[in-house]
Amino acid sequence: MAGQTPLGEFEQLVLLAVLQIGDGAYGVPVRREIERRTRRAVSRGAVYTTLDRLESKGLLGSWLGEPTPQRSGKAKRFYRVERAGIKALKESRTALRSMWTGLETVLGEL
Amino acid sequence: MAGQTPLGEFEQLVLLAVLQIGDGAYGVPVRREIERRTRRAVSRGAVYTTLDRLESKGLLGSWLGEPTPQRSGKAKRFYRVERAGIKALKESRTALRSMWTGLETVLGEL
DNA sequence: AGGCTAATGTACACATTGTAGACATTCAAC
DNA sequence: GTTGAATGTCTACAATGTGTACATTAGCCT
Repeated sequence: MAGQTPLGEFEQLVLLAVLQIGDGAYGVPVRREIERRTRRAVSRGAVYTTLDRLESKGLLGSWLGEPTPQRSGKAKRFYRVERAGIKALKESRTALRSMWTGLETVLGEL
Repeated sequence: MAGQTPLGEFEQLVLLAVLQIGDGAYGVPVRREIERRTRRAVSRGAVYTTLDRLESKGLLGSWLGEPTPQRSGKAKRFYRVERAGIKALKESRTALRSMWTGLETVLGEL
């Protein structure tokens, strides 16, 4: 019915973080962005693994940064969200929105 | 940082469906509500399994319906969302919202 | 009666996601 | 040249997502 498999919860956060960062989105800042905005602890492994998986699914694209990076052993791998990624994000948001419709008020009372 | 483990994507949909339905929320209508609002196919198993897990986590409470159900071999099991469930839902929404902040317009252009 | 179907659940099995921790590499600072 | 910071990769395991098959009882046909 919808586009392939729906995005997982954390996958959404990672895609959104990459969008928020824009140019220069790579592992470290992605992690920081998620922790900063959601106030929740995120391990490095979780971020890298998810970035990888999203790329395999074609929702993210990546490329290596400078061949001679200043402060790291590994060259940074930068990411950007692909069309399919945007689409998936929108679908997730739409689905969640329709489910929430009308509940905001009810929840206030509980 | 946040309350325990975050809600999975489908878990959110199920909790929201139970809220939307209010009284009389049990497997079948929960499934219908999700399919109707999200336009996505959902198997019965997915729904029941998730309802179970959410109950184990204390996010949902349940009880059996009439001992002499009209059109079914099994008595219906009704559900309601517990406080913890509401809390978890709100946290998920808050997290997603902060991640989305400012992106709506950007996405329009892509 | 005997059998078929619908409405519900339950029980499993398995694929996909979520997450943490250990290990590796290189530069900069001491 | 030892140590620490910045980055990634690899790997293992827990939690979530999903589908399929099986079970139960009422009502309907014939």
